[in-house]
Amino acid sequence: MRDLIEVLHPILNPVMSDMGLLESDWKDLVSSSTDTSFADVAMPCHSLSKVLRKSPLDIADEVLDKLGDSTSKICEVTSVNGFLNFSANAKWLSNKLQNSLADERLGVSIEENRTIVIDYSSPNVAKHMHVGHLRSTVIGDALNRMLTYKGHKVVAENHIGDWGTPFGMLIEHLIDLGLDSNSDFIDFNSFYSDARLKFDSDSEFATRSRARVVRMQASEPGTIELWQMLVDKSLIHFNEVYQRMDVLLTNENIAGESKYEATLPLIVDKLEDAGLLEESEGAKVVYLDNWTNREGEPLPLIIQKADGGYNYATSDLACILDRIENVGSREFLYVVGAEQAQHFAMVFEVARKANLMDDGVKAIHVPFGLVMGTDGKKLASRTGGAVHLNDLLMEAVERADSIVADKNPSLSETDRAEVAEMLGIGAIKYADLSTDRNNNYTFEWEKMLSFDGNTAPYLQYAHARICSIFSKEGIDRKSTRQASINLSEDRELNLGRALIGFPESLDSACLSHSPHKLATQLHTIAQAFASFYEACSVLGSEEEVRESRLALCDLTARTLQTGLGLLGIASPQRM
RNA sequence: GGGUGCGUGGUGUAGUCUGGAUAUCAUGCUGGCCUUCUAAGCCGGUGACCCGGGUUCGAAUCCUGGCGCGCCCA
Repeated sequence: MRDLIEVLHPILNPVMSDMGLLESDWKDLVSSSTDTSFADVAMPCHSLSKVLRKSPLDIADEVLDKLGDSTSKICEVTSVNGFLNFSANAKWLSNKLQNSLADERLGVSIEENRTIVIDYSSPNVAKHMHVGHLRSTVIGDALNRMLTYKGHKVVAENHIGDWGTPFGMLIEHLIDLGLDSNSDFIDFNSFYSDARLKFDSDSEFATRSRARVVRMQASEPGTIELWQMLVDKSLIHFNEVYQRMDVLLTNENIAGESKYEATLPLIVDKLEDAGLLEESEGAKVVYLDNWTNREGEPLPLIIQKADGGYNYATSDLACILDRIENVGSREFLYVVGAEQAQHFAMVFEVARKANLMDDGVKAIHVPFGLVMGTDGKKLASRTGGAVHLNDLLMEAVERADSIVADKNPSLSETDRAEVAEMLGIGAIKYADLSTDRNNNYTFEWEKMLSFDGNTAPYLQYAHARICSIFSKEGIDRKSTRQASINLSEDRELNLGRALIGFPESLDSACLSHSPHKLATQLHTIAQAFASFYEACSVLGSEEEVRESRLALCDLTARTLQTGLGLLGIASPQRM
């Protein structure tokens, strides 16, 4: 209801100053009503009591009196218990919706363009993507879509794990298997763990592996070729998952650790120059105030290990430098689990101290909680291992398929497959995006695929119902865009209010990097629609009402489709 | 031990940044509603702010001290 607040400010201004109040006294008091049954916008007058030395009730009455009929075209105003209550009237709401109806962007404004880097997904080479990558990928992708829609240049970076000591053993293992000439038969199910097992039990293999790391770091062509083979094979796998998952990431977004490898010595130099580096047990580290370890000793951020190898922190710093100097961005979002909070806090602090970024640069860790199993522990497969993302996605689609087959047998095989894809993937994503990302959440098939409740299928169903209204009589959706909307029934007004909240919810979701704020609003809209749909006949109404309601339906469907789309979720026409 | 996040009806959640009225929504349970646009739905009932102190006219929200759970600490 920020639009209503905005139009009320200039109207209230002369009245309040007439009463001897400064803008700072009252402006922030005008806010969305906490209880929508009272009003859309409210102003509690209690705090003004001290300034004016009158009771809140008298103040509210006086303001009401002075407002006179100045708000009559906008809202009804009442004075209750020291609150001024403003309820938007039907005409004002209708006009607002009319504007949205004619707007391709549904009333969503475009912000001044910023270049925003979003770091998300980050799977490891030579391993299957697993459930541990789910949240980062889903949340990061939603933020990507949302911020892009707001007019920003979003640079998505997928920091795959493609470098470091494990690659020595992985390459040697590749050779041992005789797959160094043909990587088609690499099986990521066991590849990494087999290599690890051999490394731990076979000292000859371990020696070879260590030597291989050195050759890799020296960019020996033959070794790099084998390394590239593993990377390429992995990219095929990642892309397959991304495609199934319907996320935006492609090879264009790959920014593996190897990309920053060459600049790591430069980072060491810069930290040295800044006088931050110290020696500890042979390693080069930076000590920071306010961070201590278990024993209460200062906690270092390790930049270069005693053996000359580098840590994550170092490539994170190199990456920051790259973004400032090459990408040209001053806003970074790291969509990474909450367990990394301390790591990022330390890295950002060092980056600031070393002047890699100034205080104006926004480096923001966007943390999220764990995916839990129904046993209350971190989600794992039957054998205790990580659940493969591909398996999870396929199971979602299979389950959706059998539900759709059950509920709507009239759908053709191909239509059903398409719908099942949208429902299954949507269900997984929405379950993740519909609650505050800081919370852990429990992965429950029945719940996320249910048509009851705050779920993707419920929202998709609302969309599909609207589409069927139009297809029933072959009405062109676009034909409604010039219609005039006149709300009168309570449920129409409710739906109207919900729709008006869409741009605001998107903005607030973007600001706090919390997709659930958008999801919550979409659910409110879907609910308001279902209620409207039950009580207000669309096709069966008289000419003018019918036109207005068709327009309302079209706007609702477009808002749901757009909103779900910003969350990375598809909206089927029928289901 | 230190750090960090979380704690709201039986269950899951919104609201906490920026204090405001009778605390949101869903699910569950329960009672109604289909010869009419998809009942995969709608309408009603039921039921909650972890505990103690403080600040305030007013605290789920801010401060402070506990308790419980998760995560992190070469």
